[in-house]
Amino acid sequence: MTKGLDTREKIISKSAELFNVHGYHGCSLSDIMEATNLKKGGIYNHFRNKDEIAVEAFNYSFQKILRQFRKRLDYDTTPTAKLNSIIEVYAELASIPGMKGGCPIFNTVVDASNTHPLLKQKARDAINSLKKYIEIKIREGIASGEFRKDADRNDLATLLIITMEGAIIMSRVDGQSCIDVAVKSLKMYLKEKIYQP
Amino acid sequence: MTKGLDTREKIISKSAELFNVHGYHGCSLSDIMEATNLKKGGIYNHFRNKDEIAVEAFNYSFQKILRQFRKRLDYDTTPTAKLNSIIEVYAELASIPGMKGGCPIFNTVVDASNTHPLLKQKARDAINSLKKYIEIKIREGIASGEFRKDADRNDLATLLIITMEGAIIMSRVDGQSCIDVAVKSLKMYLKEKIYQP
DNA sequence: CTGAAAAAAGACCGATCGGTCTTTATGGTA
DNA sequence: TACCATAAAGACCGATCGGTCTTTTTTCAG
Repeated sequence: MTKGLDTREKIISKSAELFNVHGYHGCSLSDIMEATNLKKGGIYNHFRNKDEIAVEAFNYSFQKILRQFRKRLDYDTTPTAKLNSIIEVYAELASIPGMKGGCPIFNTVVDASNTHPLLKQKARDAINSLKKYIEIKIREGIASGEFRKDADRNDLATLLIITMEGAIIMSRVDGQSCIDVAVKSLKMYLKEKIYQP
Repeated sequence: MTKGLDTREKIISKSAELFNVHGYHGCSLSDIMEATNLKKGGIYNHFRNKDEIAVEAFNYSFQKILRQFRKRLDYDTTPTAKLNSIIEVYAELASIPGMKGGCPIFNTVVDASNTHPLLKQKARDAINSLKKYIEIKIREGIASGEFRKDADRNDLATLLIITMEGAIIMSRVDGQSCIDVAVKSLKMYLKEKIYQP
């Protein structure tokens, strides 16, 4: 009875990888058919159209990212450790299985924000969720006294996201070193601007 | 006698816009035909195939970006002013005519780095050129005594690029504010880490 | 004004696109 | 074991894709 759901899951996960590497327009149904070892009938038995697959694939990827963050931050006991973990999970994003091609969120922004309103909204929501998630950790650090009272949650969360995302994209053509620069810079920023002296 | 070149130029500039907004795979020859008011014969009289158009369009966009930097930095007399201008030109990139869709360099990385080796190499070269360009300005600042001797050229140039590029992409779904955050953060970084105390 | 070369048009091509529909295979249940 | 719902296959569709080739138009030099 779980057979159908397994197939559906396989289609989503494989498609998520394909979309992340080749983009929405650069990935055809034939590609998905090949990756899943299914024929068209097997795929359209579970989805109405390619758009629906893309949306589900995006949800899947985003949840996977969130899971990565949560998994790591569960082991952290202090806001300081949590912020550090956020940076490190980000730095390793492209290395985790099925995330080849970088961060699906920003990839989707570039790939679909002018051609696919629904995916654009999804990407916007994902970014804002992630930002909120980070902002909460900052708030906790302020509340606990670990972080300065004047730390700007919005600025820091934004800066963290754009720096890491920019680095991840650049790393696609320029290697790991730019990610290291991003990590180093952000950690210094935390030390000098956020952590209580 | 310049007629043919004008047409060629028009095809390139219009295609550059289209590719930057919709991506390589998201922009068809029909789109280019419509944007240029030409039929297929008129276009293929100047180019062998779509790839060739894409490469020329990328070159065109990149030169346009470089021109923006040079134009602005020509008015600056000090390395300090030049670094500031680099940040500001970057911040206004998406607002200049024909640059809708953000920075063509990073867009190309996301759009084509896994499907189009030649464009990937072009994007890599562009990033490294831009980085070298920034590094030279830093070197001049160090030489003139305006910047600290221990300023790391590679780190700063990389950080500037990834921060601004990340912000430009995020601004596509989240508005101008993230660019403001990037600018503010980078200027503070310069003040505290680069400029001679 | 004419003729040749350059430029653009437009008909045409096979392949592939996303998507539909009918048929077959499968797997759990009564 | 027979049945039925679900799942998957695979034939089929019109549209569009990138690209070719022939024809017409435009341009400019002699």
